[in-house]
Amino acid sequence: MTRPAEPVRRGRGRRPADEVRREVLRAAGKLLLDEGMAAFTIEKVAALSGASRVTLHKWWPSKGALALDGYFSVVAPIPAFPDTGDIATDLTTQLKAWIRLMDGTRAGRVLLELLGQAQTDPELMAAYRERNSGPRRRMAVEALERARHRGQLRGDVDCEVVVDQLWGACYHRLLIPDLPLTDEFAEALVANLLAGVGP
Amino acid sequence: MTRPAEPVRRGRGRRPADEVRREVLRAAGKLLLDEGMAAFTIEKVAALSGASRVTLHKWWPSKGALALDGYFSVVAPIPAFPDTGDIATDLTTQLKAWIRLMDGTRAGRVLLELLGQAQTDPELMAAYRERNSGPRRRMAVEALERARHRGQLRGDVDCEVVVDQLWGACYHRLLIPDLPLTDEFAEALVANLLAGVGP
Amino acid sequence: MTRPAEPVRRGRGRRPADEVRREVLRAAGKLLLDEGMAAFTIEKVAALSGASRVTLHKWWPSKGALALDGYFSVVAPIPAFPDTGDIATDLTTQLKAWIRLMDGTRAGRVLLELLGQAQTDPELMAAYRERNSGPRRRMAVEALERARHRGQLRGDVDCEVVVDQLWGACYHRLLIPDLPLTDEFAEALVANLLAGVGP
Amino acid sequence: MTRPAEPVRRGRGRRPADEVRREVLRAAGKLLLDEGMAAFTIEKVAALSGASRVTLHKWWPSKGALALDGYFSVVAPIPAFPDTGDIATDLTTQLKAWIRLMDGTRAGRVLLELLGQAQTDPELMAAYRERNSGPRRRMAVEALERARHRGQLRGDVDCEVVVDQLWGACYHRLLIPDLPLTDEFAEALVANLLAGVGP
DNA sequence: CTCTAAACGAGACGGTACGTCGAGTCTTCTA
DNA sequence: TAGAAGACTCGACGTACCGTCTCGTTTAGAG
Repeated sequence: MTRPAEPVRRGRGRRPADEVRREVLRAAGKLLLDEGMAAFTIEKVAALSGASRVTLHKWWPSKGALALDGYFSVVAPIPAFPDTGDIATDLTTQLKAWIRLMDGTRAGRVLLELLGQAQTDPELMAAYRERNSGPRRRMAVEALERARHRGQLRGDVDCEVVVDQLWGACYHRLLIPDLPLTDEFAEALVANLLAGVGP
Repeated sequence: MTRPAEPVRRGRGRRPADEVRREVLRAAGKLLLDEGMAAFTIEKVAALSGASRVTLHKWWPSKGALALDGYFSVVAPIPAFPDTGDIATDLTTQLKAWIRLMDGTRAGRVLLELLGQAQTDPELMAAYRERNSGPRRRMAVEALERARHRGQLRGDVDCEVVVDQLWGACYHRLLIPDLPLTDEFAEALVANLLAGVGP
Repeated sequence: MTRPAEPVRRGRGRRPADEVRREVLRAAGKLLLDEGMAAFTIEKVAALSGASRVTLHKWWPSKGALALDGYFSVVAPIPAFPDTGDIATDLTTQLKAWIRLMDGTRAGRVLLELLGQAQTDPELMAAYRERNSGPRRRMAVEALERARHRGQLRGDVDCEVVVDQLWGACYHRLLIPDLPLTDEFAEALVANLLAGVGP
Repeated sequence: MTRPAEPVRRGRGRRPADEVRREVLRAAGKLLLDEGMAAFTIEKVAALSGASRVTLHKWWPSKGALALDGYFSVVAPIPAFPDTGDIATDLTTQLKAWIRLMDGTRAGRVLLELLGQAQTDPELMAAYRERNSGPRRRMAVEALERARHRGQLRGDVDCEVVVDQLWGACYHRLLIPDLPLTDEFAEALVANLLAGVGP
């Protein structure tokens, strides 16, 4: 049994740079998942990791950058998009998995908090897009375009828009929790969009 | 010509409560629109409005609450939903207007920053939902249900989901600016959803 | 029996300004006398006094200013010059007393360290002159001028120069301890100067 | 035309020890005269000289030691005491020259700052005495003793005390600039002491 | 019309965090 | 193998903002 947040103390001289980096990222990720972005502090990361504040400032330009790096050092990478040949199934599967991640785990909540901070922190926004939203969007768009070539979508459809109408809808319910985010919601999203809601 | 951010100085004694409130809200709103949420500080609002920090803490429980109150004291109220009888037209009109507000004005940017802060501030989130997203969603849902009763939407459609697939898609592009937010985007959203993107 | 360096903890709100000032000065003086100017730190004074660093920065513009204020809050004020009617006696008495203070006590050592710091800190120098060297010089000069009027010194003597040749000589041995500072030294200073060292 | 404080960059490997020493001292002296002791930093000396901080720490035990070494590598050595046969003339000449050095040049100011630092740095004090005050005092004492043997001073005079009453008086006015340091002051010092100030 | 209670401002204070600087230490690499 | 490069910890500094507290003042409302 290890004590959870024991502040590390250590001698002065140099340590291997990436050993330090690794410990800092672990500490940052842990702090983020344990206490959320509101309580995430450079000072606490330093204390937890045994690194000095100066070192953190050296390697990470801002609090947001450190948080995001810490996040991705602790959380599993983005899973590949399934491809069963049926776009409706694949979209529903992927949406449900994503919902489970975002709505059901600490990591999901934290990711939304990071996105929130990114609204007032351009560097964090850039990093968020590059490391999270970008790849996800790309994978979804590619799957949709494959489906279009297979004739499962109309030829004139803008797949980027479709992504916004699926994942954006989920983001909506995550960021503004007026309504719950369920599997049925995911299914309705896909159904609405493929068949249309018109008469 | 008045100097823009002149710090107010005033005598000591008691002043009418709502005069104080009014001036504080004006100052808060102005500061918010001028410098954004990142630079929004209780201290600055106090200095700008001539009120004391204690008074602000008394009337507003948190920075977020004050910011949101200030925001709505300065920004125009939510406009009513048009009703021409054609739901496609009405949705497109309303979406375009909203896009113009959110993507084209300082106020829109600030609202997104507030939503961002709300991810780590439950009170702010509650206020945001009550004063902004809630009414908007309600109005859109009502318009959609009217359309459904008119037979312009299928009878089994969940209008709440449709709202997510329209406004949520826009929020998506606002909060994660991977792609631009254009009038064509609004039109595509409505078209996709009404006619479906399937073959 | 009071524990010596117990760090004080206290609630948040305001305390009477001069209560804080008093405690800070006591702590500063104590720290100065206990550990000397080299170990004198704003941080330590804050911890020792229970005040916050911010408060110290508010009231004292620099470390030197705080140190000097702390010094004089702990050390006895400058004693008056004796006046027996015989200038030789009075000078010797006063010099010996001063030597005893400067060379025999912690306070004297500290005062020299302050003067040392003042060589690279103009504000500290100004304060030192105003609160220590100035009054001492003035009192000595006045005693000498009284003696001149009594005919105990030649009429054309510049008393300021005489002060430098007495106290300055002592400062010399204090600041550059090549040779010891004894009562005989004080007597020799007065004798040399009154009778001359020429043949 | 060379820029004055250009930081040197150089490859990694070893360089001859005394080449390093020489460059370090030059850089230290230059920095000291250019910016004074308050801005004198091991870090800056390293950057300026192209040596590593470790090397500096290896050769010089403290900042003060480095500063003093740097000082004497740049400033002219102590001039010999004149000996015209007339002690009054020689003393006055020497005092005036010293005053000109100490009060009129950057080097003099820096020397006083070093003496100031020496009040809280015993190693620096030891070095200062050995390399500056000691030789000066010795030369002056020897000149005075020659004069005493020539009969120009009374036989029972302690020449060390006389030195304190001349140079110490000047130090007094240098270290505590209450009054200016002029040629007339130097003349008065000698006159007072040789003829006495008594009636 | 007076008196009092409530609210306000001014200002100060402790606390947390930030970003920076310089010192001293340690390791790795190079000439 | 001595020196350089570079990274790291540590202690301290000065600043910003927060939330709290006291004090003196002013006004609204009760008597």
